[in-house]
Amino acid sequence: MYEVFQKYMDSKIQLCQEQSDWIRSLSLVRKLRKHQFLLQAGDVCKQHAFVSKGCLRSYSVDSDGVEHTVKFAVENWWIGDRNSLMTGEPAMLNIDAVEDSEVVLLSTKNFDLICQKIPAFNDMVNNLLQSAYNASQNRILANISLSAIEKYEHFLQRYPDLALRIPQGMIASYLGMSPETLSRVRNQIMSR
Amino acid sequence: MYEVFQKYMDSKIQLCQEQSDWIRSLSLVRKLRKHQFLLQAGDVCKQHAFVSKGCLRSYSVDSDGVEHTVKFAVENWWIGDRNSLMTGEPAMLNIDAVEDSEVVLLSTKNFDLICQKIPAFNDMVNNLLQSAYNASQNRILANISLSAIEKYEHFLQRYPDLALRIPQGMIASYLGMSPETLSRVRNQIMSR
DNA sequence: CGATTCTTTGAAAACAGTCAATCTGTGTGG
DNA sequence: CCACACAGATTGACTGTTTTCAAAGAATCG
Repeated sequence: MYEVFQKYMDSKIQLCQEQSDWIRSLSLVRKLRKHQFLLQAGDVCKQHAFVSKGCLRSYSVDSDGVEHTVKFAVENWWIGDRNSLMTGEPAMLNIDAVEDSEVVLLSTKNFDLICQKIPAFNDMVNNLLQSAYNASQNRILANISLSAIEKYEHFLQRYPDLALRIPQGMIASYLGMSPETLSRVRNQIMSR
Repeated sequence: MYEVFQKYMDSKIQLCQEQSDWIRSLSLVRKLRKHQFLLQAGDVCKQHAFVSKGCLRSYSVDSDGVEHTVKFAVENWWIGDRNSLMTGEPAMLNIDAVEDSEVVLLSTKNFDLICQKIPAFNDMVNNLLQSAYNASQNRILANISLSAIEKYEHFLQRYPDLALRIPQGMIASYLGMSPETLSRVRNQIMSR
């Protein structure tokens, strides 16, 4: 399933054969079973993961054992604990597979190396970061300004595909509400 | 007050005199009175602003006329509507001065030019973006997992300085609660 | 000082969370 | 292939938190 990553790269930047091969040689493809961890809180996150198939999520677990979903990543998304990646400190997030999945892994070292050697790759990464930051700001705005029902509608609008493949409980934890509240919100939307 | 910006740059990257002078020649210093707009929703955001003195905020106004604060920026922070900057579309955010302030402005065009000509500057910008993104993720986590009182304590811990200089109502709108709730939360914290 | 804006406080209403029970669908092992 | 167990989703009753509205009390600015 490396082809998915290949295709993704080709759609974003122009690479000569040599560069493509080089990146491929630094990459690692890994299959993940549903529920399998890619990263556990406490460990240091040492790789960037590109999702070529399936769906992963990152989340933290609070002192009451409740999970709070920070992010979902389906095909063609990147995921990792950027805090841990950047600082080298233990991750506070868990990352696991929502479905049977497949990822392309690049170690921090190799990732940075590629950024350094291939400016186009570096630009791509920074564009991604830019977009991710914008999306993040939008999510914050939604979080501080919308009611439960509006949050869910906003989510549906933004990620109609995710709503279909991700268990409701996880969506609730992403939106910052209890599973029961989300259930009632959906009910409310249906009956009108 | 350009010196503040100069000092900031010197602390982050190494520039030769020529480069420093060049950047200065592309910069614009502007004073802002309290409440004065730097950007109004509907206009296109065409400049990056570095705060050399005072405090600005970005916020959106919802259909009920309620303000929701996306970000505060005090000395040595950057602010702008990145969405509008990137796409060239009209801004959805307002940016105005919380106190009498002073900013160093760089037009998108010049900013991009500097990024292009001075790799160190580009790296600095990307590091900033990285940090901003991380902070943003942390804020989201706080938003979806904490109660009103915990959110305020979290804010105090993170930005003890801001709590002192920014009106409570604005902090409430940043935290996603009503001014009344914040007032009661503070009361609760005092009395223990 | 007087006017305006910001903050506090109180009471009632709306909203979301919790707990417990039931329902649904899925997958497993007999 | 069925029966059962299990996890996820729904529902109801209740509790607790947050919002809303209104009024009074500070603080700030001209």
